[in-house]
Amino acid sequence: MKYNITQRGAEIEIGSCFDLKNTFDCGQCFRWNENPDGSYSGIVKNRDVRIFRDGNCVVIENCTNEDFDGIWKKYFDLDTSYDNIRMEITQLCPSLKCAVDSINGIRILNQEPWEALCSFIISQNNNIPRIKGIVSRLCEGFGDKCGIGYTFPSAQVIGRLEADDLAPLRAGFRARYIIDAARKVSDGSVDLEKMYYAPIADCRKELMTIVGVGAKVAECTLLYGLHRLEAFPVDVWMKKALADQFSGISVQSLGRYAGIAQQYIFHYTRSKAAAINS
DNA sequence: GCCCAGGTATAAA
DNA sequence: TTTATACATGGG
Repeated sequence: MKYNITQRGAEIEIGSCFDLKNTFDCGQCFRWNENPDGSYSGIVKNRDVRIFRDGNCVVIENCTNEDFDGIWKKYFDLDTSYDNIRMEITQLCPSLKCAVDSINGIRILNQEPWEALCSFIISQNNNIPRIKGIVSRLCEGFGDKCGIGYTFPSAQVIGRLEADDLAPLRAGFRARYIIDAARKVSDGSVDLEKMYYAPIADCRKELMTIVGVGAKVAECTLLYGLHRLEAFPVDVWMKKALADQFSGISVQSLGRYAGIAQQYIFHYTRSKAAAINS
């Protein structure tokens, strides 16, 4: 991956391997918003940035060399070739080619573990616009000022609150889930840091000790918050119609990219469904 | 108004 | 172990 740090920021020569819309609006994150000009604004850690496409490049505005190495390279997983992953998945399961081709340029973001966990607790039985609203109110209410927005509040800060304190979020029944997660994370009974390397099954089990965290939220946390690309929502996969036309594919045959493969499949089946409805 | 949202806890079969 | 239902809220 080639890049230059210029006056306007980090210019990454990444071609078709990074599609902003498919990456930011696919449901893996809830803190990036599209601007009228097609650029996206978001807050990661305590950095408030704008990012846009310019020809063959993706530009991270006002990005220094230090931030590029320290934050963005990891966040956007720039050392990983998603073209190679797509090829590998296609080789493992040729029948997935249509799914892999259906949404190009999607990258799995390396979000912060607690933010991902909290976001996906909020996401249950919910829709994306509303999830974004609740997350946004959570940050405004309990995060720190950061540029034009707010940082994501820590588990320690949220853990000291009661469910009633979250009433302004209008998160409904999820409020007490958020509090339980925050307390378990901040007192160490759920150790997110360890989940970068611990066996997936163990991580999954530990996450599911949190009230309101089931198989789906656990897998999403692992995939999007800890970058465990092999994490795969087995229960959901088996039960839902998602598997209909790919029912012959075993999780094992997808190898260490099972989680990403499932992304492609999800978007493929969803776009098919949308086509039928229209 | 009505249906539903990349779910999960809970109770009952 | 599997299946049905409630859950808070608001977008479409």
